[in-house]
Amino acid sequence: MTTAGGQDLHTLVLDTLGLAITAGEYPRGSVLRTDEIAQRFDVSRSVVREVIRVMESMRLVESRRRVGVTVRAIEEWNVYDPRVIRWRLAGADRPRQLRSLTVLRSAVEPVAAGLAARNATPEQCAELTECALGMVATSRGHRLEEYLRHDIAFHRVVLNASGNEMFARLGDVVAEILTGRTHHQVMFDDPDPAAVTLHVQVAEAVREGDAARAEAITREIAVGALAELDVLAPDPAH
Amino acid sequence: MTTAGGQDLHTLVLDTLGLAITAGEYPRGSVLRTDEIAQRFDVSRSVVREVIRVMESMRLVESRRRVGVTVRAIEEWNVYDPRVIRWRLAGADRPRQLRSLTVLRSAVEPVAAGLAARNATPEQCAELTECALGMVATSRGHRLEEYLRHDIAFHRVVLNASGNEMFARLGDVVAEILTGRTHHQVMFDDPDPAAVTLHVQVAEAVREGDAARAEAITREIAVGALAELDVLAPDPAH
DNA sequence: GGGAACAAAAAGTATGACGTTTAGGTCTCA
DNA sequence: TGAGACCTAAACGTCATACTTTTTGTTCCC
Repeated sequence: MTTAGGQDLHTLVLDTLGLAITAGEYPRGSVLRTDEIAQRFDVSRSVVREVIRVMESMRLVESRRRVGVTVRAIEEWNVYDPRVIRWRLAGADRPRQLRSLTVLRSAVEPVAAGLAARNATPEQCAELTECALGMVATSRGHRLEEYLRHDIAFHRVVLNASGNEMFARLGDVVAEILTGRTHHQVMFDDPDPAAVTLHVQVAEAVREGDAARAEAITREIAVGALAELDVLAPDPAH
Repeated sequence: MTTAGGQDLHTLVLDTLGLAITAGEYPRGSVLRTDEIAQRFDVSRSVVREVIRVMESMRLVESRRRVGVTVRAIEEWNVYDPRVIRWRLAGADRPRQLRSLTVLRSAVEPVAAGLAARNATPEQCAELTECALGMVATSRGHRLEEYLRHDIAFHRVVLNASGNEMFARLGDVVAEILTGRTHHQVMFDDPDPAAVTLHVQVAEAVREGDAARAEAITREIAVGALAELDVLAPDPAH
């Protein structure tokens, strides 16, 4: 059993159990007992109870008297919880999760870019241009890690500049996706030059306040990301 | 002080504190002490600790030794947590929250409708048509409550039929928004006939597998929702 | 066979003790 | 005077234990 490291006992137990549950190690309806968990991890019931309460708030499990802690159906999980996302991306569910999130991205980012074109501050425009230039500068010569950093920063700025807090909070999700793409997939060569150009153009459109163009070009980026995913991890539904 | 009702002590304390914090009653950086809370609610420290842990997992607060439990900046909150959404919709933050969520809807639902046209099962198509017909049937004669029920069901089916779990999980959010619109705004008259027609057309497009049309029409619905919001609660940023 | 009383199981709550971290004051020494 | 080492106390973190409450399954009686 892989045991996630943690600063304190609470985090340790939570990460281990969360990882196991999201990985499907305990199928829906499985029953855990607090005493058992306490024994297994050699921690007090207090710690276990707090962990259970948190997992309950993520809707991963449901605690009922006289029956124990039962694992909920996946449809009930709070799939937007950053921890749940992280666990699923780290486990067997990774491909499925990556697809869901990329589709979400493809819906959100174009709209966010359009809003950014309307709402971005001069500072944000400058930052965006800087990110785009950084991407250009590192797009050749196998500097994938540096490129990734600029890519993440770029999308984060767009989401923040949209002025919508729900969009802004997806910055971490996008970062996860991009990181995953760079690290978990075969990427011997440099990033797609067309994609780099599109990013530069989005920065332009935002700077010029051209919402329609910013949205349209971002939609192209999204389409590219989806296509890439289809090549590397075909949708099982088709 | 308004104190939310709860099945057990944990829920009671959590709801009360969560509501207070999201309402801005404790500004960023405020410090709570577990002992104080225990006294104030007359509950044991165990209960308070579990509540704190859950609020910590929502990133509403941060607990540090020798300091206490400090309220985080709003930018750090897990704004996708259903409880956080509910609290904010119930409190002073309502207008702002409603706008964020509606914008999110406007980004997500069109894409979801497009996917639904591709992935919906015959049962889901039937259900969708039924909802649309229900909306038509209750669109006149001040039957707002019935209309609302069908409206919610309609959007839920679309989100589910998209086959994307991230979209599906937004069903509750949409339900909240629609309910809020019906209950918290002046609605003497019947719903907009044009909107009703659009819903019928979306059902059609999905049934026929016409993804582009389903997406386009849903986008129209979204535009309408945003416009409505602009009239009733103008964006303070402009 | 059905329903009511009962017993046990497991979570929920309360309490007290101790460990651990750390902000913040104090003291020393250059 | 000021900078750094040291100490103290405050608040959370963890543990152990006892007790309460709810719920389920069983048994017993009609």
